[in-house]
Amino acid sequence: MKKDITISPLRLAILGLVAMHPQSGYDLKKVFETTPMGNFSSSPGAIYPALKSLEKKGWIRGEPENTKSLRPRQVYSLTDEGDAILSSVLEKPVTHEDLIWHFDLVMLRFAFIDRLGNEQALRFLREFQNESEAYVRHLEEIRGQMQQNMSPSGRLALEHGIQGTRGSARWAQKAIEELSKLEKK
Amino acid sequence: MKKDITISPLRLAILGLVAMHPQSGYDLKKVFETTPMGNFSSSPGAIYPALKSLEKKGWIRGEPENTKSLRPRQVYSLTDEGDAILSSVLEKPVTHEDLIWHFDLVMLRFAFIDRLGNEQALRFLREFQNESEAYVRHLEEIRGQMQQNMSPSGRLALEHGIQGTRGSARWAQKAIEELSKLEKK
DNA sequence: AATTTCATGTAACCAGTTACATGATTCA
DNA sequence: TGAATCATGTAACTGGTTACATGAAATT
Repeated sequence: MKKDITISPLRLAILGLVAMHPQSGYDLKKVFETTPMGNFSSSPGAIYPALKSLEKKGWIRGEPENTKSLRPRQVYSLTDEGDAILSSVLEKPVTHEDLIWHFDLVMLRFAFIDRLGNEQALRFLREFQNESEAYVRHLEEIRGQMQQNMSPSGRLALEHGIQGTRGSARWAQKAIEELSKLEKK
Repeated sequence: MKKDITISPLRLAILGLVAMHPQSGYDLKKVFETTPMGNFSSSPGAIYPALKSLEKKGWIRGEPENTKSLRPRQVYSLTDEGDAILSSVLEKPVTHEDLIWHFDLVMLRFAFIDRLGNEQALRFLREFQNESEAYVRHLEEIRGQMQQNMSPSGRLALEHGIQGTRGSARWAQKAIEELSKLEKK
């Protein structure tokens, strides 16, 4: 029985980024500072300890680039074990709970998914679309029940959630079409 | 000079909910379990310590409902100080940083904003719309720059962010129209 | 009589924040 | 030569998680 791996957004981001190409903590920091990936922290106080702990787990390995320097730049790359872990995280089905409680983690998983190939990306998107549509229905039900005892802005905030989730479902549909087209070529 | 108050989503949710009407920790727990507000935690291990700490700060006050019981139900209500704090949090301008780093907190602020009146709600929505549109432009710029060195799914994930933010801006526009209509009546 | 729900709480743990520290290298 | 940037790290703190504990009241 495979152990269920839980991982924080920051750690998954690090894992995914070093999987694309080996890089240092500082490189990662820059990525977080300059791209939308930065939603998953940035501060050295988070990145360096995370690198240490991932290394301790044996998922990444850091090697000094310039041995003569006092504090040489550590370049981290994925180990075989890290590769397996990353794949198993990306392969996990997209559940209702993921969508509600860890949406950012879900999108992050998708951002790295193409290393598993197109079929996996499509599988992910289909699950994502299904769960999003189910969640929209659930939110609409709540809206129906609570309409009365909600303040105007409370109702509008709920409306934002409904429309946002609906948008996500539509995005998934479009993405599926796009990836299917690529497949055929 | 007014001190800049930072508050966690859970604490703001608690403050806003007891502001609507006094209630116990257990009542709050149920709200978190049964409404979309539940995004901001739920576990007793978070709620009860948060209540204690808010009480210690003097923002809420708990009073036992049934003094004869061994562990009487504590009903919390907002103090005058808590009322002032809540208002000052809701009055804060919607900044670019808020939008990027604390989006959930921003929506939560909006959900409770009508206690400040319609003009404040409209002010909030205008700021929200402006910042959202600016962020869309920023993301589009990034998309333009990175198009090449991004994987298909990475690009699609970015696309999700752009479309989601665009959706938020549109939502704000609609909400402004709706609240303006209410105003006139 | 047994189970569920009401109701509050604690303890160990984890991950991230802010702020600070260190020192090398590159650039103006 | 002074400033900015490269590069890595630590310490104190905060706030949340899971899991557990307690016991009354209501329901089946």
